[in-house]
Parts: sequence; structure tokens; C-alpha cells
Amino acid sequence: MPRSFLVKKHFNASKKPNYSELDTHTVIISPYLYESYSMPVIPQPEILSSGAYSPITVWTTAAPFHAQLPNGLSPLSGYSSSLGRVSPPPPSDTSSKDHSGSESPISDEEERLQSKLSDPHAIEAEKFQCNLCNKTYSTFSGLAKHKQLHCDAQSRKSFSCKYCDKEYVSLGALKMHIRTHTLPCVCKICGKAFSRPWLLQGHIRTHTGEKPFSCPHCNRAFADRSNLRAHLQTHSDVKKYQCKNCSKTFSRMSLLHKHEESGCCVAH
DNA sequence: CTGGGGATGGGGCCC
DNA sequence: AGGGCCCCATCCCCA
Repeated sequence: MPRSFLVKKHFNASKKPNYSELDTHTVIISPYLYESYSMPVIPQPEILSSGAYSPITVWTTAAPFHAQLPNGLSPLSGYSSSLGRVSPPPPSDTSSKDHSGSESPISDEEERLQSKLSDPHAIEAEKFQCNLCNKTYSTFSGLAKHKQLHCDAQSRKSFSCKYCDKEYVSLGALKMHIRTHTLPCVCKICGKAFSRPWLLQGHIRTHTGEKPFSCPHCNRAFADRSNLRAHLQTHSDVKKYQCKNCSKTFSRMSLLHKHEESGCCVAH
């Protein structure tokens, strides 16, 4: 299961990038000097999408994945983070504002009823309006609860990648992602490019033969810590990944997946 | 076919 | 905020 919860993946991310199609924001790192190499160039702001630096960028345009908002929520067309009293509706905005409320497990009527029951001022006319969906509430607390449950959660900033459809919740995450497109770290030996310096370092070990990660159980050594970790599983009697059906264990998830795809699970 | 090694991608965490 | 490292995941290849 991917660890990421910040980004939706829309393509087979496993394939190696086509380096010839990528930008040339590169830093050549001498493989023999990488203990003192300079850092990769940070991509210029203009490579970011138009919304990337907007302080209040909401789920704006009709990118296909916007249709996948949780619980069928619609993209929002504007947002102000402040809670406020009734204000005139946004001028001539004909985009979707039809938040029927049917997406919520707690209906709006229930929210309002709860607000009225819990707030002594609830008997007043409804005068607190959500500036996102124009729903009105008789109490501030009712409005605040509504926004917390429904609107604010949808309207957090998003930072879009110019090169693909991915969106991120922070600019830093976006910048990191953009490096996977620009691949600023280039191996001086073979010209292969990587998104991060330490990826290049690992790659350089394939040229130098350096294997700093040794197995304590045998005399094998590895250039990559993850590969040592996978190797350590082979020394373990109880493998980490177990088939739910036949209880057979495997040292790697990929082996378990192969096992499952081979038909074990359907045979039971 | 299976198991394992090699290589790489990428988000999260920590400083 | 950004760099470096950690960890997980996955693909390819080979024995």
C-alpha cells in the first residue's frame, strides 16, 4: 500500500522516466567528489502551474480527478477562510454551488437542530451564512461546525504540478515532486539523471561497487539499505508477508503478490 | 515458476 | 523552508 496520502496517482509510476524528454535543470556531480557536490538547482517558479503560488488555490478547474472528491463533493469556486455573517453572494458565479448536503452523513437539518438545541441564541433568525456554500445557520457554532465538517476540509490549499495532474498539500511537497520531472542530479559517468542527490549517490555505487551495508548473518553486502533489509528477511524463519489463504510466508511483498496472482487465493 | 538481488521512485520525518 | 536520510514499494533480471 502506498504510504502517500498527499497525492493521487494517475499513472503507472513504476516505469522509468524518459530522460530525453525532460528539462535541463541539471547539476553534474562528479562521482568521486560527491561528498562535496553542490546541490541541485531548484526549479524556477514559472514551471509551477498557475495555481501553485496562489495563496488561496482551491479545487478549481475541471481536471478529471476533481470529480473524485470524497463523497462526490463538487469543486469549489472560491473561498475565504474567515467565518462571517451573511454577506452578498459572489457576483455572477454560475459555477456549481449546488451543495445539496446529501453528501454528508449528518444532514444539514440535523446540524441546525443540534445547533439550536445547544445554543441559547438559536431562536434568533438564521443569520450566519457559510461563504462557501451560502447555507445559513442561526448560530455561530452551527456555522463553525458546518465549515469544519464540510467546507474547510475541501478547501485547503492545493499545489498543482505543471507537468502532470498531481496535486500536493504543501509547496514543499510540490517542489520535491517537480524534481521527479526535472531530474536535476546527473551521473557524470553514464549521464543518467535522478531527482535527488542521494538517489544519485546510490546509483554511483553501482559504478564504484561500494557496498556499505553488510549483512550480520552472512558475508553479503549491499549498496542499498532497503536491499539489505529485504535480504535479512531471507535469514528469517518467519517471513514478513503472509498469504491470507494458505498462510505461506514470503520475504517480499512482491513475492506474495506473485503468489496471489498465481491463483492460490482463488483456489480456496 | 519461485526466490532473491539490484536498482530506482517517492513521500515522510527530522534537523 | 530545505536538505538529508529513512522507509516502503516496485520493477527488472537472473539463478
